Amino acid sequence: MGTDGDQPVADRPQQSDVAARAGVSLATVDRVLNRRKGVKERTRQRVLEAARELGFLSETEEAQLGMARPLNIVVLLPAGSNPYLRLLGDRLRARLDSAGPSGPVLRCFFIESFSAQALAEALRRNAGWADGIAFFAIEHPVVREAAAEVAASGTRLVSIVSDLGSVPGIGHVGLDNRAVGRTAGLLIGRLSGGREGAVALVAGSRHYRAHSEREAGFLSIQEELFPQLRIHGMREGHDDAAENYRHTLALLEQVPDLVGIYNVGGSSGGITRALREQGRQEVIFIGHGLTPDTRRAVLEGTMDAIFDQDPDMLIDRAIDSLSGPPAVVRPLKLDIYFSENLP
Amino acid sequence: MGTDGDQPVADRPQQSDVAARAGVSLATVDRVLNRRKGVKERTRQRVLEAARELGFLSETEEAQLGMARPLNIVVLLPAGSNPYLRLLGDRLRARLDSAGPSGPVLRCFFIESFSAQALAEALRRNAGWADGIAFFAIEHPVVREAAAEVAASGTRLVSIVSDLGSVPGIGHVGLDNRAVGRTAGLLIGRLSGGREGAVALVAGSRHYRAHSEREAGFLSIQEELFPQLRIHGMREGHDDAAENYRHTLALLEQVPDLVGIYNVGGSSGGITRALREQGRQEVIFIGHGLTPDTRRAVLEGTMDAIFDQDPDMLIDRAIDSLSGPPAVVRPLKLDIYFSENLP
DNA sequence: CAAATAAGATGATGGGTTTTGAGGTGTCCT
DNA sequence: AGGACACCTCAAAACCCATCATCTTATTTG
Repeated sequence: MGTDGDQPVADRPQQSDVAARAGVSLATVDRVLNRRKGVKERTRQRVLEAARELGFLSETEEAQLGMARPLNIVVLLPAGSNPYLRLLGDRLRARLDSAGPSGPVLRCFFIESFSAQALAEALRRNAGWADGIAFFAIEHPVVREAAAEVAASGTRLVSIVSDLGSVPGIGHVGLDNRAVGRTAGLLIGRLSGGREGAVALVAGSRHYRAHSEREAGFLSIQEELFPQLRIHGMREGHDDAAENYRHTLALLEQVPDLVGIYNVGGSSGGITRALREQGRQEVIFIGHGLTPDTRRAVLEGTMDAIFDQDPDMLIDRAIDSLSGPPAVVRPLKLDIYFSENLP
Repeated sequence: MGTDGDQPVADRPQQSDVAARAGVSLATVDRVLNRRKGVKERTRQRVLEAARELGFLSETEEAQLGMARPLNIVVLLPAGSNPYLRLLGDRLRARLDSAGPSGPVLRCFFIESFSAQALAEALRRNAGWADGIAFFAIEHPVVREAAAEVAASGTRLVSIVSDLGSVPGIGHVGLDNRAVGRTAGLLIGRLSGGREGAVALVAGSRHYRAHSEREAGFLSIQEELFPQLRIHGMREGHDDAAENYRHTLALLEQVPDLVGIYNVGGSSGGITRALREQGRQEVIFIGHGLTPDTRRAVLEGTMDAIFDQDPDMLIDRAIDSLSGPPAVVRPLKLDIYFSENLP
């Protein structure tokens, strides 16, 4: 026996080792491992953690035991009537339902629109409580400050759709909005077939970088490629249908040679309504967000194209970003819908 | 014995090696390998795992011992120079590398293009051997017959990109090609800005339903919305760049008032080359497949839009379809790229 | 506000069962 | 002979499961 000296067979760990490492009794380890009830979630995690560190469990078992405690994710969206955002909320709920109990828990709160204060406050309020927060960023020092603070405190953050400039430790999931704006400009220019006239740029809100970037991209390509079109800036519609409606009516009256409209923000419903009512469907109109109203508008010919980012993709990527390590994230893909390729 | 002095020759591993690696005794290894009872599932897996790592077992033995064997998937693509298909092949390889050993094993074979016989034969040859086959379908009775047979024999089948009509038990992953054709028609019509003239439809190959469907969609919308454009059918280019080049040169000569081209199939390189050489970049050109050559063509303005289906998405969905139960599959999303939204 | 109470979480323990390790025997093959 | 291994036995170890006591924590009540 003594001959070969008992090869250092890494004695595999016992439940007692796990118990010791987790600082609990065998009984508790047993309860956890056999899925008996009567264990507080915290101790459960301690035990599971210890078990993993000791290599007591195989990967599959870890998964079965729900090692990865479901992430607690909070999503902060601007309140208001914007249909895309409502759709996003719906998809969040759907995703929550469809994913099993092991999936992340998603909670969605609607924040007073365009209020940096309210957003900053919401960020702070949910920090600590949530594992991660995905938020539609308003670019404002107050928000940036709150975000940096929350990120530093350990809560993971990711901005969605609209980002926050570069704040360290905060991810972003969204389109390349400058390219989006340029694409919109290209399409309007091309669809206008060389006509001269005015193109209106509907600014959603300059509080959102996404909007500013789209705007910048749009302006740059117009200047570059379509000098025959002059830009007619329109006041911010604040993603509100009624406001957009009024502005569009005014626009149609003031600018007789209007060729196209690009709505940088949401709530295109007001614009389509105005175009429809004034019988100006020939005006080229591109807007954002594939929703029932834009869908209808494209089908009836009032809108010419919808630019969209798939909400499900957005949610997936946001969750990934909040779950895993900070990875390099490529911008989302821009989906372009015309009347013929609506899903 | 004394001859070679027992150097650590890469001797076939012994049960004792497996035992050591798994951290269990010989008795337990014996129990697992000889399917005796009294082994906890967890340790069983440990032993099996160790055995595999040491290459102790043959494939058949592993299977018999109930190890979760990764799916064996074969992908059959048309041979030829079509860049999109080559890209697809690359992505398959990438996917194979990135997925761990537990992921499905993907093998890709290139079948003589447009040969129904060759495809049918390949289907039969791989049936039984593979768990599932994804194939670019040629519509032909011979293929349909082979597919039905193979599907009946238990091998799962899914057609990709181009389908096979309705053969029971065969899934499909691809675009809604009629809608795609209509979208192409809409875009060319809209981009032509009401000009009169001819639009050329480049038929890839009528062997592919995908191509016929795109063609049908394109024709239907042209007739419906753009009567000022007359369709000028072009002979099948068989997805071959050289052939497409010759055809396009002839086309440009024959049809002086050419307004647009829609290439239903692949290998748009020949067409862009002809357009470029003849200085006819103003001709509106839409083709399929985001590849380095189409990318370049769009950037330099020879192509106006690329219609694409994301290869990775395609692969994912095909694998899903071959792995899980036959689910309802929505058509893939059509990606449309202009010069400004290239990824 | 403090005490009382209830509900939950953890530890301790023990009996019964399963799993495992150690070793023996016999076979096959070199 | 001797290695590799199949097959078996037996006892120790590890584990499952139920029960009960102890301790914590939140809630109700006086």
